[in-house]
Amino acid sequence: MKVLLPDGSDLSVAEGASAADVAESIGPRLAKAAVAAKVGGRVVDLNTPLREGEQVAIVTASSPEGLEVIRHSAAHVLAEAATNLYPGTKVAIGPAIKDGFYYDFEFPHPVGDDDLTRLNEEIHRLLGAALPFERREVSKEEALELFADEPYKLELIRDLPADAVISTYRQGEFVDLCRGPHVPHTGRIGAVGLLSVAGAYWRGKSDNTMLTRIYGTAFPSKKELDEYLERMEMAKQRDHRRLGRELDLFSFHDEGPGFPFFHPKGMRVINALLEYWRREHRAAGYEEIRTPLILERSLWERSGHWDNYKDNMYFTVIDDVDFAVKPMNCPGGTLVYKAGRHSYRDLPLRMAELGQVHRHEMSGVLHGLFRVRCFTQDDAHIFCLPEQVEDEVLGVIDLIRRMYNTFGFDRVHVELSTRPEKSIGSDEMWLTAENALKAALQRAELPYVLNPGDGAFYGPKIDFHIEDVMGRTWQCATCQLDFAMPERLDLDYVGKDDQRHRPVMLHRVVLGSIERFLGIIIEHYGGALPAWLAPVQIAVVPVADRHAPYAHEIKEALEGAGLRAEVDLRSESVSKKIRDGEVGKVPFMLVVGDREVEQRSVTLRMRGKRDTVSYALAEGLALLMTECEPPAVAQCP
RNA sequence: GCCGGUGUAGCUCAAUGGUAGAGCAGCUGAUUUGUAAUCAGCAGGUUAGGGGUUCAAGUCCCUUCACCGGCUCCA
Repeated sequence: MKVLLPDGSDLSVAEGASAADVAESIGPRLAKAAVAAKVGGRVVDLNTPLREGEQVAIVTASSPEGLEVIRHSAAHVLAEAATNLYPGTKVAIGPAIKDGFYYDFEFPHPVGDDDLTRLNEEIHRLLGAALPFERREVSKEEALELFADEPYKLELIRDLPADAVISTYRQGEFVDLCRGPHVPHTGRIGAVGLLSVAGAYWRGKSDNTMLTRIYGTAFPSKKELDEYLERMEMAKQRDHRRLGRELDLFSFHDEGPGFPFFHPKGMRVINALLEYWRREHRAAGYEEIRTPLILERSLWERSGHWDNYKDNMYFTVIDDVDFAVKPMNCPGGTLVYKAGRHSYRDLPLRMAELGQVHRHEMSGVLHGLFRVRCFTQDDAHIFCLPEQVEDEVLGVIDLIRRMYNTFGFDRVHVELSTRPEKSIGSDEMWLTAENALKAALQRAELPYVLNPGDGAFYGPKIDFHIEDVMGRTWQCATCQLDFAMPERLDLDYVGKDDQRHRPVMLHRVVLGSIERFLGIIIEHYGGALPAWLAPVQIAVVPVADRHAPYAHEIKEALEGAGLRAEVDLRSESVSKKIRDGEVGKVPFMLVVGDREVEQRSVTLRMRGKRDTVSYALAEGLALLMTECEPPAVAQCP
């Protein structure tokens, strides 16, 4: 019979031949690298019998599909190792994930990091044994009997339809309920490494038992595995918690878990960031407001926060009245709106607020600046007429994209979330709102993913996910339409008809949380912030004490121009000062000695570069001013 | 909140149940240096807090707190 190859040619093979035979006849090297096959677009076991005229492609371990197959197979081997070493272990599920795989177990006793070594050794023994993976298809009854001792598998089987084709895979002594596909034998998996042990709820529900999850990864070769581990080590060096301490930007203390303390250098970065933020917002037609941190309970009851979020709020009692620390800025923002009367002519009204909010996050979720209990939202509320929504959303999208580009976040994933089951407002309102968001996205020529039913109860929203240099994604910006708040807090404007109408309220953040965004850019830049954000932009290094006056003169000239400069007067060698400047990620260093004093020049060294360039003083200062200039702000349309 | 792990000097780490130590950072002095670490000296600790076992606890047990890896959560 004949089968079709990916290049369009056909190949004659024996009746009942498998993809393994196809690989063999193409070449022994391919046969050795093969881990699975793609038949008619589906990835299947290599030994699946082929039918006449089928399209066949060999999947090797280095392809994305192949990687998934070896990782999923590695998960099975981990499960075999675990049941071998710890009899009585119950197995749950073990899928391949983005960077590897995991398997969830219920162990008869606690299993910790030390056990990873033992499990790793057992896995390597099993890989060396080249155990074949054998697929078997069984009925539901048979499956229930086969996994009688495995409560988690039984639960999965019971949820399958009665006539489902249930497959099992056996390698060595271990049989698992599994859809497949798998590699032909454990020798094809390549290199496996276990990474960490963690807890995870059965089926992801916090009411269920907590299982022990073991994370690992697999690569076609030891070399690729080692490279991966090295990348992880590099990422650890970029951890903003480490860099924040090393660069003296911020700290955390036992006296305030989850509450960051910003040091002078950290505040320099934040202030530079906020200056840029304010210029962008002014240019985009926003006014800035500020509202109190603590407001009366009644406001939170009217806004709906009391009922929905009081478990995450902080409270206090003043003169026998309950107050709450704000977890969001919007109720305060609406009070500013209500302080005046508004005509349709005044709208849209764009009110921005760098609002500090407090949320009592659960203790286990805190993580450096990424998840804190006190943070600053770069919030804004836009009050507008229904027919202005589309233009306003487009304006927000433009602002977000412009600001993200500044940080090199040019790969943005956008999600549009629509009406959830539990929601308020009329069908017509939702339809209009969703269409306005879609139209704005279309006009912005932004591709997006639809998340049906994932919107807030009060309105649909657009979320923006940015991707950093390490390929991780972060949800930062969001733009939400709100029908509820204007209603609940009785906002109005006077229309052309001299009647009172409800304005539409739009919530949006661009950076999300200033604290978290700082953490993201610290890791994104590996601590080497662009010059306009660097806490110290220029370090002036006098060669000897006698050059100090000239060094000071330069520093003062730079500071006079609004730059952040320091003179390193320590009695250390030039080399040492340069080293400290490099370690401290200072973008520019000026070494001044006899030559510079005499010629009234500066010798400039740029961060991370060995070569230096000499400039006349005025020329050097002008260059630094340009280099440290904050990003340009686009003009208001 | 849940599972597992870790808490020793500012940081990175040592110390069989038996006298708490090193490097870096800091301070003092010497040195006056030309592009990634000059030398010497000094100081630095209720071993996270509390309780227990023991002749003796940084080390073993209990507990509280914080942190780390995850899970759930993130309006």
